[in-house]
Amino acid sequence: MATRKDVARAAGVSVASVSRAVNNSGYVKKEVKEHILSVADSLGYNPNPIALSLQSRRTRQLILYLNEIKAPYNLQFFNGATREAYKRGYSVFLDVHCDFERIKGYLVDGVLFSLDIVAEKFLNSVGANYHIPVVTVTNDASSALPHPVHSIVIDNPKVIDTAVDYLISKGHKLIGFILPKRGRDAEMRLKLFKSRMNREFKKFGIGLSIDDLIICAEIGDEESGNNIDPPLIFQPSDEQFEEYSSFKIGYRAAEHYLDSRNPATAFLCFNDDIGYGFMRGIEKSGLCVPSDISVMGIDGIYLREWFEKKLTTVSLGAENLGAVATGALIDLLEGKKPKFLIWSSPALLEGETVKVIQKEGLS
Amino acid sequence: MATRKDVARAAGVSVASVSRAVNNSGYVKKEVKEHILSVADSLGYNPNPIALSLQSRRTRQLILYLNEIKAPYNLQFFNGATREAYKRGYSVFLDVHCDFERIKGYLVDGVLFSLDIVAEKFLNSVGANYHIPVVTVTNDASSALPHPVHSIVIDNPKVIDTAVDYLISKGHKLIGFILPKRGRDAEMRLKLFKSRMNREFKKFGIGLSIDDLIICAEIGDEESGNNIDPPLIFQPSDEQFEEYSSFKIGYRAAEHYLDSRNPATAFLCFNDDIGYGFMRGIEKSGLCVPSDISVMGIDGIYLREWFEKKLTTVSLGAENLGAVATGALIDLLEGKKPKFLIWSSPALLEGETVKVIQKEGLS
DNA sequence: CTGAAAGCGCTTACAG
DNA sequence: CTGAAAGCGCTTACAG
Repeated sequence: MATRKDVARAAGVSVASVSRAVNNSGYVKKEVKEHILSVADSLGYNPNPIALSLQSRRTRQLILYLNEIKAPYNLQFFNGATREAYKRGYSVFLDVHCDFERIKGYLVDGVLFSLDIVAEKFLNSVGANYHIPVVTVTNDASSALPHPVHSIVIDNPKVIDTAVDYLISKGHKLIGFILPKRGRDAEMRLKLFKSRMNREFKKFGIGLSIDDLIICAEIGDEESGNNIDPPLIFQPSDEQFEEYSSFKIGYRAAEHYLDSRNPATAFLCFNDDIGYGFMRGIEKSGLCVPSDISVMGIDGIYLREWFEKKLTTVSLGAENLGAVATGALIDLLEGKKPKFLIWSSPALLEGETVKVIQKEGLS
Repeated sequence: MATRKDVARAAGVSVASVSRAVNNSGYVKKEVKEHILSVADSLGYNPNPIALSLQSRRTRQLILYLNEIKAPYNLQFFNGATREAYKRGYSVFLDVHCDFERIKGYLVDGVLFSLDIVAEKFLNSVGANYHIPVVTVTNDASSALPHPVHSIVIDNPKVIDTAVDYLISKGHKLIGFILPKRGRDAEMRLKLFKSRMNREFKKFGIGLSIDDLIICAEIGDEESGNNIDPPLIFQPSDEQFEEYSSFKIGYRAAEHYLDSRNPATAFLCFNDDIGYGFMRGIEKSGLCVPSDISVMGIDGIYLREWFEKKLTTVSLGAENLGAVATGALIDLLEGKKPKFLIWSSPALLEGETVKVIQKEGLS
């Protein structure tokens, strides 16, 4: 590889002039510049990006920590992040190992999280003493991260309302909620759901407790006593949980449902993965979605297009969210003030999994 | 950020000693070393990875060029690549934009391709004058890349034989093949399939031409005259092809099938994505897989677990393949001789999409 | 307009 | 065992 020294020698000028010619900066006589450039070209010279980085103290590389890449939502987030980074001359690289200690050796200018539990884990460990700009997406505006970081808040009240509004507009009153057993995010959405449904139950004069319509599931909760909690963040060593996914939680939820007398006519699921898992479990028993039970998700995963039945869902626009988070981080790095704070564009995507109920058909 | 100079000053030693202490190299008196390390620690000192890279002239970063990340096969390949890289202290970052010119500014030691058409495009453009170690996976041992690179060859004859053996063992004789209209890889598999089936047809005494059992499809081939070929490699600007996928090719193939009098009892599909797209299209018409028609894929994508019906397929072990390719590239970078040349471990994965045919039921 | 020099943060022979 | 010096490949004031 030719260096600027080789070019300088071959062109009979100083290295400083080569720099100026190549960077199109400062003064250098037109003819000299052209000569330098042609020499550089004939030598196949490329400025060494590492040296440039050392000089400028930035690499234009970002890291996105993700707990699970096969989750469609995460993949879409990454896709959006990549796209925005590309536009602005950055690269984002993905880390699913979440071995945070390694960041000290990484050539990155900033850190992205798509989930605040991962961000929190980082900030409570390595991030406590290793300071680097961080942007995270959070489900909860009130969640207090250990260090002040720029966060983009998903407007969950609006998400829940959008979903419930839709189900009600289709005649559903007994609406259930399916969520994983653990996770602050899940609890937060559940809380919003319950407070909304309490109001509806009063309005409709329904005497049931909302709690009777909730299904909480977790992988491995079938063998009582043998309740292993899968880690929320996977390490490469977590071999036994390699196939862990929300999908399986949904499947398990269907088993709970079939064992119960849950009177819901429709279920809102914590996310689409759970929704599809639930549908799989339901249909295995011979029941049919939506004729026997309606299902709705949250996220808007791209796999909807691949499955045999499109899930009705509230899209969070994961790709755009990834792009916006990345844009905010780059703004931060470049000294601009990031624009977005609240991510408030849940969009209802109609599918084939919600039945229209006749008003008089309700008990 | 503290630098080694700060540490040297605070510890009252030279920068050289700090280096030796931190790197555990060369001689430095035990007490001095401990003192230096404790000072470094209290200052929160971390060696600057960019400076280290400039010194060592390597970044331990690899790039994987992929034409489409949402394709499950690619995602699995990436996953495996990441895992192997992690083990060996490298990172691999993903580039789906394939804007090869940018590589000159990237901080990478080597390049990975999961597909030789992408590798070829690289080697014919930027890669022609920009020399950097390259490893690619190829479907064709005889494919001559413009520059000698280390390639890992998928044993396609064995893949095709494994699939055909299986279908024949289930009583199928009239076996068709579904492939995209374009692509050297597809043609190569088709050729292998045809030569194998020709032998079988002779053995069975079947007088048909194999060609009558082949379905070639492409997105957009429904409106005759309006035949836009989607690019094989997507650029960020290819907005109209954003949702392009093999899946849709399979769907289109089903439409062709339904319009035809194709006598096949089973189809081997170029890959699983096409297989699932084909099933979707078939089932939409009211036909049923496998009772009306059997379908088999190639790849072994992880989404098999998510779909309502598990596709019978020949797994290529994409994750392991990604790991092996990455291992080979790292070997190359570290001056070791890479081990693997032929990737020859297709594994039959039984699913629910191939029917067992009675021998007497055949025409 | 151009070049010599100092510097980005680190390493590693080379003297001592 | 330790430090001064040169070097990795580049940039950028500072003189001229």
